[in-house]
Amino acid sequence: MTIERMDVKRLHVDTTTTLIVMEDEVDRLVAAWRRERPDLDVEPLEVLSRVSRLARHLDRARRLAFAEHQLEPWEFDVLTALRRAGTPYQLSPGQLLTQTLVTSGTMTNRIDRLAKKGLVERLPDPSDRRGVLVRLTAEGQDRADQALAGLLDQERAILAELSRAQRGELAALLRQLTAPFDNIPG
Amino acid sequence: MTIERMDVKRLHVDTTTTLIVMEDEVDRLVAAWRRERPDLDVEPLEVLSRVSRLARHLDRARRLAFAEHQLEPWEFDVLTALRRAGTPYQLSPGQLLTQTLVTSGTMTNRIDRLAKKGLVERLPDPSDRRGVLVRLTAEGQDRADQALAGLLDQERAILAELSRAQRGELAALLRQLTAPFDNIPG
DNA sequence: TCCATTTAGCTCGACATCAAGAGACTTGAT
DNA sequence: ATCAAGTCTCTTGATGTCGAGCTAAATGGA
Repeated sequence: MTIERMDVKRLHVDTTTTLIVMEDEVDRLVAAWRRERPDLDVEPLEVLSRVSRLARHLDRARRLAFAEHQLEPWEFDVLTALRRAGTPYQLSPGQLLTQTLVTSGTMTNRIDRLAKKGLVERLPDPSDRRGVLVRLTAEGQDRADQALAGLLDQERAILAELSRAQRGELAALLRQLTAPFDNIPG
Repeated sequence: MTIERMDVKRLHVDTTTTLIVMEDEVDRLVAAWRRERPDLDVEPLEVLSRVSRLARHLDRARRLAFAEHQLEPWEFDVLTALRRAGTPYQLSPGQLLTQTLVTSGTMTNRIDRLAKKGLVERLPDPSDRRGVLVRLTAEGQDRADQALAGLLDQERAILAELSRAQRGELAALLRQLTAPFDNIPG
């Protein structure tokens, strides 16, 4: 089989250099739009559709990685938020809301289920009798630490496609796009 | 207010050049992990957490853009899949499944609701009496076209942070990461 | 001190999704 | 012709999320 029979894309860098790269679904998506809507400039899709699709693939991959540690992605999110908080590994439900971007009803449900599994425990907040503190148990911390290590291994494998320099470049470009969202609260 | 008081990050490119860039949430996330787990190499998060977070921001932004055309994101997905198919803008529910990556129960529900809104119609498949064809109505096509134009405007604004060359670079780097998922079916 | 306002976390009903499986029809082998 | 296996769509039941509203407690001004 020659490379001609694969899904490839030829990038004409200059008159003598042609880079042959693998096509992806977004190349096909963009090609379809250019055929159906030649009047529109669909260039933005080249970047942002790839971001969305890659995120979907990552979600699936992460779900698999976490499954090896009997954790759902949402469980990982909550446990690691507590883990990152540092000793004594406790946050209020309200702080967990803002970190995980879910609503309060959802967080109550999540804490209930994590407490039932013995990964977190609810404590009364000594300084505010309305309040509750959610604390990571020893087992919760172990599970979070193990799942994080597994996740990083998997992500390293995905990123092996790129050189160290390319990863740095990619991170910097993405930071330019995310910074406005993160700093000017949307 | 000086730049010192903002959330910034200093990248020491060489001994005489220091690039000052805006920090984002991932910088803070990575810093927290390095503090709590100095034993781990968390470099992969610099790229992949940014991808996931940016995708989340994009989802929210898209939801807003579509709302101006009274469309939900899922409605846009289905309508544009039909729109990209070209004349006569019809696909089977099965084809729609594979394009939108939802289950058949979900797709039945979506087609029901779109049909009730008059944006698509169900037709019997003339070549297979088990089958159904879903066809875009004239109004469905208009709404899809308008929503796409709105989406592209919004995405262009987000990408204005980058130069044309940077956008090309970013697209190429992302393609390298997505191609394995898209070509070696996961 | 009193009372209105704000804040914290929880409850509950509505809703979209998924997974499993049923029913209708087609395909291909004998 | 017949029948088993495969395909296509829809139905059903369980689950997780959201969002509105509730109660209890803290806050702050008159």
